[in-house]
Amino acid sequence: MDSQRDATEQTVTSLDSPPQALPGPTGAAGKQIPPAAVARLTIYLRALNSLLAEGTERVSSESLAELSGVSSSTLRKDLSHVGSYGTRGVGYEVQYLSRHIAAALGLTHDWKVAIVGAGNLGKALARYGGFESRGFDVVAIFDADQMVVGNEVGWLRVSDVADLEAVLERTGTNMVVLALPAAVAQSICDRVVTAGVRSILSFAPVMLQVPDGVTLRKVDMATELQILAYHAQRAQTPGQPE
Amino acid sequence: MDSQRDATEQTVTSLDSPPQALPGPTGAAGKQIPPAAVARLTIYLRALNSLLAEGTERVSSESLAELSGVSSSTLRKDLSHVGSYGTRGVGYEVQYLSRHIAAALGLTHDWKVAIVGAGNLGKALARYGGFESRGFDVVAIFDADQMVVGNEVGWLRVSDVADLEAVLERTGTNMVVLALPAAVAQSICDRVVTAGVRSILSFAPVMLQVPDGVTLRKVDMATELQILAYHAQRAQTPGQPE
DNA sequence: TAGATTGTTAATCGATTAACAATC
DNA sequence: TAGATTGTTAATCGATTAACAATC
Repeated sequence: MDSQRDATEQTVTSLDSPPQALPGPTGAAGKQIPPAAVARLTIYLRALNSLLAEGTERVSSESLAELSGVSSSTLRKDLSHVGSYGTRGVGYEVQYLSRHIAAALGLTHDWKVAIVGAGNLGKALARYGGFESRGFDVVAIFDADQMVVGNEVGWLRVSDVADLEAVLERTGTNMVVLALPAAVAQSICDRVVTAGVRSILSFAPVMLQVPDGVTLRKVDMATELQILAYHAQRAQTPGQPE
Repeated sequence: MDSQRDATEQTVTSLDSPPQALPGPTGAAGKQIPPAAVARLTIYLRALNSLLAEGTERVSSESLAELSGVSSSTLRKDLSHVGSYGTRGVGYEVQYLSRHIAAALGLTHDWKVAIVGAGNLGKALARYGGFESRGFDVVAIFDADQMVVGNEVGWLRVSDVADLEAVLERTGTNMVVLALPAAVAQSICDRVVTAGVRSILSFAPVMLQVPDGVTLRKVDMATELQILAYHAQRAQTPGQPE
């Protein structure tokens, strides 16, 4: 139907690279899922959950693919990495498939998320409803500004970033979202890593360095707009002569 | 050094798909740049700009690659899509290269951005400093809530989304950022497209449909966290038996 | 000339698509 | 049995990497 592309995010992770040995003993269980497929599985999961919400019990690869904006070929291939949970000639049971995808993605236990930076973006993220409903608990929010420390944000009070390590420890945080200026991002990132957090999502517009074993993802608004600009410009100038 | 991956964002664009004819007459000018390369070019551009800020005049592919977190091979290959702006045996002149990348990305003229949704996220985006400095002017922000319409956000006043078409027209908006709930995203998106905007960045957690010729990019916080969860879980369970 | 570094080619690797045999 | 749809295989396509000839 229309071309669907993955692009954009940088993930620095040493977890993909070494196949980690272990010659996958049973079925699709211990297997590596290709990064592109992981990203799409989250989309299928969302589509399945809205089907579930409206009471749909079964779905074919064809319709789930359409809801997700991919080809049915891609969808079936992606699902094959998770396992074999459909019925030929029939389709997939929505709830059953949803559960297995969630399990494959590691969404069965709850994740505790701390946000560093209580500026506009940090506050927006802390209050964002989409997290709790998907098994992500925001358990802390930090800022360096003493005028902001102690303020209420959603259900939380802003902690002093000076107490970062202690609060991460006490709350059992296992994921951190960095919503802070480029200038301080690397040093805070280092402290977060040293404190034992191995999953970091950064909104800071800089390349951060993390050691092996730490997964870092990056979201950058300016980058997104620049990519849009490239496409818009191409559309306007279909082929300018030098 | 470490594995660098592109993943994550969905771009629905029909602009990639048809090579658009025009057998590229001169050099690399009218050529298609592969999506993965476009995303990285924005990173190089940022690195070049910080080099420029600290007064560095020349840089080799090796060091620029390191700053950007890619291999020098990838970097040179990416630059080759833009043109040939280095000197063998010497390297690249920072300012010169920066300008050419900016031109290739279509960042030479200013883009006018409107934000739809003046909730936490919309406000955070409107006040985000990274835009102006990169040639993106935020010219309008909208909301449907009459309690919010007329409020001040940064330099702007919140417009009524009822006046969407008129304001987009008057401000000359050519990019829209959707920062609104899933439920209303598609209908607002349709209005934006009908108003003639062809570049849309959506933060709404739904698959949006856009016609051919419109470029849509999507950023999704919950998806990002789910991808982190997948990696974290893998790290914990190096190969669980069934 | 000797050393350095680009731009490009060819080889590898991974992701997408099409097609179809298996099977409900 | 006939129709439908999965799961998988093989073919295509695109992206990354390594290597090196061109050249400053």
